[in-house]
Amino acid sequence: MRFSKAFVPTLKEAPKDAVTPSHVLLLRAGFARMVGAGLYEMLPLGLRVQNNISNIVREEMDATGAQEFRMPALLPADYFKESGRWESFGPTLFRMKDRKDGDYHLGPTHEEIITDLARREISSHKQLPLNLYQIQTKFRDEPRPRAGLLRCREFLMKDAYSFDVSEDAARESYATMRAAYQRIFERLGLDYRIVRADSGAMGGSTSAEFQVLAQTGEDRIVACTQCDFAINLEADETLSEGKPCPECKTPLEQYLGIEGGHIFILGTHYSEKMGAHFAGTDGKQQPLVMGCYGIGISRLVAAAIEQQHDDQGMCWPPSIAPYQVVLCPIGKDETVTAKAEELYTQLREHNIEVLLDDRDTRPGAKFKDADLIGIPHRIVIGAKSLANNQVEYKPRTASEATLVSTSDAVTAVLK
RNA sequence: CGGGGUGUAGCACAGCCUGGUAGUGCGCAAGCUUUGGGAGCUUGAGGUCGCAGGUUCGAAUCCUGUCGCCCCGACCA
Repeated sequence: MRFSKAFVPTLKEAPKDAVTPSHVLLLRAGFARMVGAGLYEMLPLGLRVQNNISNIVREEMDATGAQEFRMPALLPADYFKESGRWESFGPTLFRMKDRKDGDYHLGPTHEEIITDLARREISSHKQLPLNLYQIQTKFRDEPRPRAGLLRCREFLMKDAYSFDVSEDAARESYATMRAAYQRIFERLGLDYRIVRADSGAMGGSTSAEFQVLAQTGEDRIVACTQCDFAINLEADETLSEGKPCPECKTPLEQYLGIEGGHIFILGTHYSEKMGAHFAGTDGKQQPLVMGCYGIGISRLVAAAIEQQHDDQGMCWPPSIAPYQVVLCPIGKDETVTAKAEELYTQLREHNIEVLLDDRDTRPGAKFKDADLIGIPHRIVIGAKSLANNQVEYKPRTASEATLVSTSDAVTAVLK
């Protein structure tokens, strides 16, 4: 992509309403704009990151045998009325009427809808286990949307639902999802902890949160530095920083986290309430045993920024960066322009996503924007070094650039 | 939903107390000069001062109401 043609409206000053680092940077770097409280436009760079996250999630879900599908976001009220959540969800549910005065709502989560699908379509143990997932916009009329993309009223979520013949089988499905989530969060390049949590209103028996560690996290968690133990302090208020780990006695450390994912075994809560049964090997009807697994995709865009930024801007992990490399030709020297175009072509031939800063602007502005946007690799092409057949290479998080020969520029990025 | 803020150009703000022609910086456009960490000068475009009432000869400014947005708290599968 040529920067001169890209819609990347960067700002020197942050709009005053933005306070949280990710919110400020999303606006300043031209990744997102606000439409209303908890409602954002994802501009091209923001959407590229969000799509990168979605794709990693999709690949790892598919690898477990889960299948992508899609439920409507606009839903008749019948299903939530049947489960009781039409009442219990309260004002958080976006409600509306259709032209025939029927009750409808926008989907905040889809347990009821998929349980209805399951009771219609699953009749035998031979169809199990089954795991279906979707990546879809969810709607919740939060009492207080806040911090940009961290808590929105409309947000992108991956939600998966598993169906099994028994509690034991459900635990296996849960373990599979847990392992898949670990691969997902590893690939996203985020520092995270798997945390025991209060299973809350879902009524589940087993659950874990995937917490992205960040200074601005809303959740207080303590974790062991030696073993895997970690817990949300919401779930156990007797623990705190410095107390011995319940499993290995090492002093616990406290972190702040942003909930990026949550996995549950639901059991037969919804299947019993809604009559989702199947015939077991003995021919007798029994309720499906369910699990559900969420990842807040749009929230992870913000969480990644919260965790990985500095005073100059974003610092994207390469796996989700909007572009891998930014090329900054300096000055109008023809050899510089020609070399920049050559590298631009070369990098793209290696399937590397490149942003060529071909704008007619001073070097300082290019560097500031490159840092702000957080592209992992920067190559500066200047007349002086080019005379020695060299360009400057600098990873976003490095303090100094190094000179590399023009022929090594592509490999510097690749490694 | 309680508490606290805040709405004036795309962004950040001043003006309001003490009513009298709508201001500044950044950004944007054009021109000249510049060119390695957000350049300088000149000229220019851009506003129903959140909205609705009221007071007044006259309201961004005073009064009443209302809406939006932000922060803290409560809430948050």
